[in-house]
Amino acid sequence: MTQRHDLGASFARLTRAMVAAEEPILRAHGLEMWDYVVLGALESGAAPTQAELAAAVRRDKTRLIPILDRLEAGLLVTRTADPADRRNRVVSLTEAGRSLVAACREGIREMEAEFLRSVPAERRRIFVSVLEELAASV
Amino acid sequence: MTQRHDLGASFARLTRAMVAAEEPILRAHGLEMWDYVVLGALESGAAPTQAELAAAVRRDKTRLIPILDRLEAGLLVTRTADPADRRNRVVSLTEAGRSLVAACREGIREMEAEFLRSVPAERRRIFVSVLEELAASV
DNA sequence: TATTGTTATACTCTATAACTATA
DNA sequence: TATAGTTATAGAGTATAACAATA
Repeated sequence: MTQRHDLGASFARLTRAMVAAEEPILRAHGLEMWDYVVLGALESGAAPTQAELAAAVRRDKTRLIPILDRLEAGLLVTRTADPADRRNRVVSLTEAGRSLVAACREGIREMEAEFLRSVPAERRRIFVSVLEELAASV
Repeated sequence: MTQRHDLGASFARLTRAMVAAEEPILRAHGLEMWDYVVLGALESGAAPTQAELAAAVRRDKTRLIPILDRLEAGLLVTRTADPADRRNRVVSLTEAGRSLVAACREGIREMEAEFLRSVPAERRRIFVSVLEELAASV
């Protein structure tokens, strides 16, 4: 661990590369990056409120609104008033939204497999595993 | 490699965490993030032109200028006209700049060691090694 | 005329503050 | 009065275009 770059520099570089590689895949499915992030956050279950959804994707709630407008117009999500408290809007994936995000993820997984291809299997396995661990810890 | 997050999402998350962790260290030394990036790029040798330095840190040349102004005012770098072509401005680290960037890196290395502490040594070694490999490939 | 560095302008992204509707 | 969502405004960050000096 003597002569290497800062972790932050390496992570930043790889983030840019992955974003650039994901963009054409998402665009082919008619999605922007944040659309995909939001759809992905909804996969595990509906968001009880938009504020919680915004927190889950680490964005401001005001910036979520045009994204949801776009997704709703494309019939990928629904916004329904919570009967218990009509101020809340429950955001859910539609079937179309669910299958679209799955298709995007599949394309991205293929791109990632190609990207990692030069790394021997065991090292790759460890790398991905530690990456998940660390990302979950922050 | 079945049930995991996209690489891009994990890298982005870790980038944010590292930037947040580096900022107080740099601030303690009176530097902003981009100051540190530029000083680091100059460590391996003077930049023959500002345009090349801008390309090395992957920023626009116009955005480099206020950074260099600040660093020059702080006596951390010098800008001298290239005698061979007086349009070029050669940017070099001063001794003060060199020792300051070294001090920052030391602080960042300590932070990183703490951050990686929970990962067993062999896995950590492989992770950092693959990370360097991949970052160098993009 | 072309190029380096600089300055000025426009554009995008993000955050903050007002507005509405429900409670 | 307080809160969820929305809209409007302001600020920061970034990119593009014009400018001055040198080749």
